[in-house]
Amino acid sequence: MLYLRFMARIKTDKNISRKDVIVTKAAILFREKGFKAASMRDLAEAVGVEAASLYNHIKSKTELLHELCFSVANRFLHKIDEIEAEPISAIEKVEKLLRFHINEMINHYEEVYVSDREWKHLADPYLSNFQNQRRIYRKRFAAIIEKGISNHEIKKIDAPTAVLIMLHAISGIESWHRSTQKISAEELEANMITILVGGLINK
Amino acid sequence: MLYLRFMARIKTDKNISRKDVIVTKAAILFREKGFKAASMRDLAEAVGVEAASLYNHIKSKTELLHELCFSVANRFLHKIDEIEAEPISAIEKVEKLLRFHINEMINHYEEVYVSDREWKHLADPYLSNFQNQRRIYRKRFAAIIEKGISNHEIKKIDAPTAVLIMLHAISGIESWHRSTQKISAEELEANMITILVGGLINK
DNA sequence: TAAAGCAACTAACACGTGTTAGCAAGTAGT
DNA sequence: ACTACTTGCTAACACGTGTTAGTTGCTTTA
Repeated sequence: MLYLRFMARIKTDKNISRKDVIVTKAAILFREKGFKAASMRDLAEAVGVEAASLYNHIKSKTELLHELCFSVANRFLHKIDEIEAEPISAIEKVEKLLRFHINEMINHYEEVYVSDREWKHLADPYLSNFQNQRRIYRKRFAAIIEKGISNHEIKKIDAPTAVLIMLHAISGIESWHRSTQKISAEELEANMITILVGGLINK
Repeated sequence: MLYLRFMARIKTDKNISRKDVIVTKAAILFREKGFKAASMRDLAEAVGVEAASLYNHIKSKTELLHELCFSVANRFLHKIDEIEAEPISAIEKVEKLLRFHINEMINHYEEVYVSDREWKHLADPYLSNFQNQRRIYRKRFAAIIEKGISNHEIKKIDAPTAVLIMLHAISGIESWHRSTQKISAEELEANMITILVGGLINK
């Protein structure tokens, strides 16, 4: 039998597996449409392949979500490990952590956004696992702020509330990404630090 | 023919139409699961009725989303109309607006949350309409802040960035709602105002 | 009590979904 | 050139979706 049809292939450089290509495209799609609304056929089209072909590289749609959520979560956990160990003031730790969050949100927009908004669609045991990590992370962040309060570096406020404000404020970078007339990334970072750290400092 | 089956009815008090009951339950469901993931059969169960019966009261699933999104948007637009007209300082205007946002998020959690997160699933022309209203609202908010900057009431910052931080920070009240050991609503409001307004004020 | 209208029901349709089976076509090693 | 492996394809399934048609039951009005 003679076939002359053209068979697409997912392009890859060295060190980038075809699976990575798929995961990356998935992040873009999940951000645009939301996890539920993005179909495997949409994803296949973005990758340049038929839907069924994706399953040579991944196990399921939710696996894509796991990968995205946990890779992001791990980056933040490693960073807070690092920062906690540094011999600097509480307010400096907060600032460092904020700058990391801001830069992650600027440079790895799609993944971070998806991890933040779409984790609800994870299935157990991944779901509980993710929620746990999240809870723990926030507690550690709050502990840094508490320390700053008892040092009188930081205003007397409810630390968990402060954490919640910081984290959500940063997720607002989403709007910056979409806006037509953006200020530069550096200016954005500087402005956010000014307002957020300025709101914490005790005079 | 003799039928003895029980036919459920949606309970209503005076002034609350059956449609209102449906819309309210829809808000809860859309928040929990997301618009796409929440099915009409889920909604029917929450209301205590079969899925098809809902269509005696509503036109479509998306109509529910329209109603939610625009009722919330209108409340905010009316409020900013009101505040703009008041003869008070810029920083007082910002504080009033923030307090309104915070209270809306506390007291009408489900609707506000859905309007904030799920508007992407609106269909044109509602979609463009909503986006426009949102854009305009933010510009008006930013204009108040700009005024405060030129008055030297507020730090020299990028006003649109400040707006973005404020609005997203407030959406963090979502986490407060879900947390097990909540501080009181009054404390929450006070803390948020302290941090956010504190971050704006010029010394 | 009869008539009219509202609000529920059952049944079903058309469609889009994630995923699998089985096979063809490329690629790499000998 | 032969073989083994990877990666693509087509076809199809089972299921869940929003929604409509047609009918029965309940409530209100005359």
